[in-house]
Amino acid sequence: MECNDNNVRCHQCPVKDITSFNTLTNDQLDVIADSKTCVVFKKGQIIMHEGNKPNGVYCIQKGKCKTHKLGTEGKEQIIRFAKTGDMLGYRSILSDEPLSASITALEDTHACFVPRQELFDIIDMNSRFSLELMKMACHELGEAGRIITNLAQKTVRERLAEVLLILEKTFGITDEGNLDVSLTREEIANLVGTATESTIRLLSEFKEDKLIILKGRKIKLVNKPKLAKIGNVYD
Amino acid sequence: MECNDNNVRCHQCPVKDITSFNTLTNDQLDVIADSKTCVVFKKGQIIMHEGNKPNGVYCIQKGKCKTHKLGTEGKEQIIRFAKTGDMLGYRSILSDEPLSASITALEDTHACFVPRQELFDIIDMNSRFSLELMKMACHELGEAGRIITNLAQKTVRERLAEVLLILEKTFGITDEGNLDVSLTREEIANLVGTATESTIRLLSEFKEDKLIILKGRKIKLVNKPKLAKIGNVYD
DNA sequence: ATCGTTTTATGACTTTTATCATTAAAAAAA
DNA sequence: TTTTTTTAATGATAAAAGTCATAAAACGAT
Repeated sequence: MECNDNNVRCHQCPVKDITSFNTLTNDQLDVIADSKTCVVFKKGQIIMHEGNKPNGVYCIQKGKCKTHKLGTEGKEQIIRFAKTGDMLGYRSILSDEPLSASITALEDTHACFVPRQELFDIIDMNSRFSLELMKMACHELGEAGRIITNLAQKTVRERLAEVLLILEKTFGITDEGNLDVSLTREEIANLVGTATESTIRLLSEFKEDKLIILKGRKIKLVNKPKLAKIGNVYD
Repeated sequence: MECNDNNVRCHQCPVKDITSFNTLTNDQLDVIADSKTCVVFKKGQIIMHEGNKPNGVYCIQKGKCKTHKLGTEGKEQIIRFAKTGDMLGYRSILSDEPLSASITALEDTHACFVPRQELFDIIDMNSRFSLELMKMACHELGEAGRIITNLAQKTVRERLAEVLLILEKTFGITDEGNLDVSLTREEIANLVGTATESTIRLLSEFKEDKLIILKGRKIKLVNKPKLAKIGNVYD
């Protein structure tokens, strides 16, 4: 869905400074500003679809998304999250491969679409920008290695405890102290890599043990050191 | 261990064409050739150590390596493999983070060390090279997503079947038709993400079902369509 | 080739996790 | 708000996978 934020030029964009675009010259920013399209995705809307070839990337102005992949029997696996300042679809664009996963808005999300060509034009001109993109991809690659090791070696209980801490780290907390992201139990299960019922049971246990407070989808972490211990998280 | 292959200039290197270095000009190749050091790692030798900050990357001339990460209780998780033409340690160099995993030679491996600075110098000069690096990282990121989904959703049996097919795809087969890589059952288990005993049991089952032939560490896949079916591999 | 060490194989048993079924509660839509 | 739909909770049971123990085989160094 188009939106009328297009009059905001990129060099005025409050998000610019926390993205790779902060390495661009004014001229380069103008190239992006002239070619970008600002759009809004409603909560639940699919932004990019696994298997498709995107024509560019989205830069998130405000919002939260999940990147998820279909596994066997059509079950969804959540691979990672994206939030304000993150770039969507760059993996597919830069590797010249179809999208390896879909991206869905977890809440209403404002984003700027930057076409493929302009992105490559900047890469060609600005090695600092290229380096930032590499840094981003390589950082995520390291994260992926950690996730792989955890999935292979940790129990469901350990992984759930860790996921709760990661959610707080990624999205922060609301005024009331709850995780600032609303996920169903099924989504949490699809992130942890387990059955929904197992997630529900373990969350109830954590609640029983006074590690967390549950109010519907609102989750508050009240004993993070203990959660870290359960999840074997040392960092 | 140093070796005397240093007189081979990079532009004559037979491996060059299958690496990202194939985008370099002659001048740029000379920069690398002048700064590189050729080394040999013995089978079992650790090439890079998780947590360290490498001073450059290795380009594999000939050999096979595993990239592995320590999990909880000190158990090793094999994240990926590297072979002739692959670059080692680039993730850490490009993200400016410590090594997220160790790299160990699976057989005697010849490699050229390329210092960090020269690598960045080339990135600064040659956007095609930068793009190749991004492509490499982003491709691996897609692979990682697939691995994550498999670990989260497939059974050990499915994953083992898939791993056998991946090993053949990655390393090919010998004259006798065996997988051209020698791994212990424990290493296979550390790749699949399961206990060694489970791997041994399932391999015995696959052998019983005439899907594979086992002779010590030699493994021959004799019914790949069936293995693909068991592993839910469609590609 | 031989010896010592590591790896492989297999059985018995336990623990973890998934699945199925049902009810209660919470969200979303009318 | 009320209704409808979706999500969450929980018990019972089954299946998958891990652990421990022991014996046989393979591997590597001398």
